[in-house]
Amino acid sequence: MPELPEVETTCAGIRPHLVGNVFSDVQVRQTQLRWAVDAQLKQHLMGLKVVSVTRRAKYCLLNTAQGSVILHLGMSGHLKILPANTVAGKHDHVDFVFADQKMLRFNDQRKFGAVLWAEGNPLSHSLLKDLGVEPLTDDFTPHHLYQLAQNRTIPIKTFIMDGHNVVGVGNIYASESLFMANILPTRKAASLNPHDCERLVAAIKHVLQQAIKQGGTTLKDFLSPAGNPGYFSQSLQVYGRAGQGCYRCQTPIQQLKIGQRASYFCPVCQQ
DNA sequence: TTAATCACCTGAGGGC
DNA sequence: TGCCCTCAGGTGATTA
Repeated sequence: MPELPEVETTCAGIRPHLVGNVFSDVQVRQTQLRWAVDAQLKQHLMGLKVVSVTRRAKYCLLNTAQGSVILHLGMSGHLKILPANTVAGKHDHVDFVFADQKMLRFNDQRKFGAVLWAEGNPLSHSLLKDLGVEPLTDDFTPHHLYQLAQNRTIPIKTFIMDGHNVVGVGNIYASESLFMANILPTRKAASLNPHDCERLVAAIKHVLQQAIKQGGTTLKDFLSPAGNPGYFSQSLQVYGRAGQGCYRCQTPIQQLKIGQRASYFCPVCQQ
């Protein structure tokens, strides 16, 4: 579920409720997530004020003066703002309760997500310090992508999904961006010329921006903190459309496993 | 150093 | 109806 647009939507949804608010309680029901939840999490947070809610890659950061809570939604996680003391359901693993009696609830069916505490600057955390550029900043340029792709023999789809190159591009948006840029997902990264990189960078930025505008993509289980689905799924051009006609040329969309991930493309439009 | 594969967990959906 | 199998949006660790 959560790629960059979904995490951005989630951060925007919880930000107004949390900034300026003070942690008054933390309840951890399930410590065994992707990484074990810090047993001292409550002690770290009690009495601290949230000064900002930011995003780095697919991580949502609750920043305080002492450090940050790093939240990752994995494949099935989501965050909800609820009244404190709302009865917990299945897969409701962590509750952050605030002084105004609101609660941020972390729910994750598959437990691939993470709730971590980072002392000091979260960007120095081992998970975040080696990440690539943010795709929606001016740092993500065609020249940057072209330079990174030199001598890389992996498929371009795998390349743009690697967070060390560019962050936030997951399986859905990788397929969509490559379709928009007319580039076959199986092409080796190093085979892209500067003009290809120009189209691909523009496509990634466009697809992500459109998805954020529409509240992300809901395929199965993504809901914003307010409980709303994302509507970008209605704009998908190739993802999940195997066998159906390409919207441009009517050729059946093909599906292929690339890097063990389902990939969708038009064999005529994409070269 | 790079590329490919594995593992983590749960539930939906299809086939029998 | 129930059992079994496959698959799924992420990503760090391990292996070659």
